[in-house]
Amino acid sequence: MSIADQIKSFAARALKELYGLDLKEIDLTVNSTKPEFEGDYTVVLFSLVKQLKKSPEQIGKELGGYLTAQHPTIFNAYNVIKGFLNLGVANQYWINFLQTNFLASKFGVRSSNGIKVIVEYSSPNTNKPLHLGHLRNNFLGWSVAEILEANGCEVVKTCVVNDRGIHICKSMLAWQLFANGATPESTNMKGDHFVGSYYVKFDEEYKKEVGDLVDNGINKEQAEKEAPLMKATQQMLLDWELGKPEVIDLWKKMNNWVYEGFDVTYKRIGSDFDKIYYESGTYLLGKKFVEEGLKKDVFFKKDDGSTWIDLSPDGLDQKLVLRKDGTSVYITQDLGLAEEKFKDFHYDQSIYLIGDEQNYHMKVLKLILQKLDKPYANGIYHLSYGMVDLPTGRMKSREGTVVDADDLIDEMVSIAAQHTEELGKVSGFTPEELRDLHEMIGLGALKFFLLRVDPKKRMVFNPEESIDFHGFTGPFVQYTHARIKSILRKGKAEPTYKLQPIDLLPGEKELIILLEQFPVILEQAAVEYNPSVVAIYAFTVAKAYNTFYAEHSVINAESTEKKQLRLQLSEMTANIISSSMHLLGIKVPERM
RNA sequence: GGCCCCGUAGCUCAAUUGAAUAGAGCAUCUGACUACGGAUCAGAAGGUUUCAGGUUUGAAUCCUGACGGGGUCACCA
Repeated sequence: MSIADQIKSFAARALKELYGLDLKEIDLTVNSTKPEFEGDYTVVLFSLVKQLKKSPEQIGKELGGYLTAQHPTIFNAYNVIKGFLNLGVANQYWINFLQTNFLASKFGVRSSNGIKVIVEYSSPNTNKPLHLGHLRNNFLGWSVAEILEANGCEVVKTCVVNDRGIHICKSMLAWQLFANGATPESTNMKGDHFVGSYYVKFDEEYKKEVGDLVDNGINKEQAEKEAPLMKATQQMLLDWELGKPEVIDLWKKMNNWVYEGFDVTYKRIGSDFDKIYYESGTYLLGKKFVEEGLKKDVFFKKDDGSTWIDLSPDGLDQKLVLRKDGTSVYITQDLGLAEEKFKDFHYDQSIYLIGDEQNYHMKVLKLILQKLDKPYANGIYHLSYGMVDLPTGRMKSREGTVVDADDLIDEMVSIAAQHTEELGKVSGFTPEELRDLHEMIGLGALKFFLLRVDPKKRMVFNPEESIDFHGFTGPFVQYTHARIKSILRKGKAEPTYKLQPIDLLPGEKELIILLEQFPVILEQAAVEYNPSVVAIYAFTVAKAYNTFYAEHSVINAESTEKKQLRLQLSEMTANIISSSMHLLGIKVPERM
């Protein structure tokens, strides 16, 4: 149990002993003590004043006195300031903690809790390459899965590939009309970029057609519908649904180009999936829900034959679930997919990593499944993340402001290479080792940048300024790890060395207190589905180590005792930095 | 327009979910390598938390209103 939790439970027990307060009624806040006050942890007393009808100072004195008397090996001092009881935790407690955990590579990781979670993330369209927004999604999804696993969940990672629909037909048609048989090989392009260029081409040509029609006096709305390219696209979608061989062949061919491109990117950024769903294989599954819903009177038919659900009692609108021609819409497909996933994995919880623009849609999805009494409905959780904006606002493909994922990664890696070369600390690296290191640092900077912000919030990326390598960044944490490893190459903590009671200096103690909090941080990150908690923590630990490092010598410590203590501290710090960064999908180097 | 979200230092982000003097990084300025890695450290400056009310011992946080920004209300996905 963490020291904070121990304090909470000791304090609760003490309050029962002293005042007969029921444990359940006690909702105590225990914080780290602010640096300007004496002590390590603080119990906030204000909430007790009413119940006990005593002044906070008096409660603090009685509680502090009781705790230090009852647990002299844990608490060695206390003081009361206003409504705060500041408790000093004994050095020996911290030293014991360090000694028992400094080599534990799995420190903080919990054993199985029997909860099965499926995390759907990434979920790209096959008509465009990945961009910066997809990167946020990928990094978040992977990291959340990892964090849940470290907290004892059994996690399945999935991806739903949006591989069919009108937008896919657009790039197919444009290729047919304008490519003259060009391929990714013949043009030396990455497959996803190649296909994406035809999607852009379609848009350009389509705009021209619409413009021409408007010039001929047709109103814009009609022109958009009547343009030959649009008509041809719709025909192609029909042909696809009918399974017309030449369309299917083209579709397979182009999608495979895209997958080849995606694979390269996924491999590079470390995204992986236990199961990939293809929309082409699942988009019809939702239809049987419609019958079921009608039977259960959850859905209703309108006169034109379309099927709807009325969610106005829940404060939402009426929502279409099946078109009058019997084809399904987006929400219907998602209903089917939810059931399919449940059949496949019998999850307790299903996390959808999807942008916040779909908040309404996901609310509807969950609500419909609840109304249909699906056993898995309550386990659905929309992990809604904010868009990555430019300083000028949203990225827009029309205006060509979309930040391409591959380009950005290349840029980050090349900046990393440049920095590494300038600093010149990596003599003896083979070319492969160097390349790996540049990837590690470049991607580390990028991932950390995207993960250090609360997922729910929109964030800003400025393409004019490259992502920093100093301060609150991935490379800073990686650097600290490399620095510690460098020290540990010069001296190793002896696992059997028994530390004697010694005083802890401020820099040492601060670091131990932080290290002790790792399990709490890990749990918080899981409860909130929030990797930024881990990122901020990793930075705080790295910063604390660097401060410690500047104040105290490890290798030339003033005594053997201190040297062992600091070696243990260094060892554990490196472990925790490495674990935290791993949870973010970021590797840490031995040297950089 | 209805519903939802957001507004914190010049910029990018925090604030243990209502607690002590609102914290970090970047940028700016000052200082620190013949001690273990300077991608570092120490320090300075930078705030009426958009505004106005309210609740509370206590509000960036909760409530009401205003202003500003975004999302969504498709037989698109």
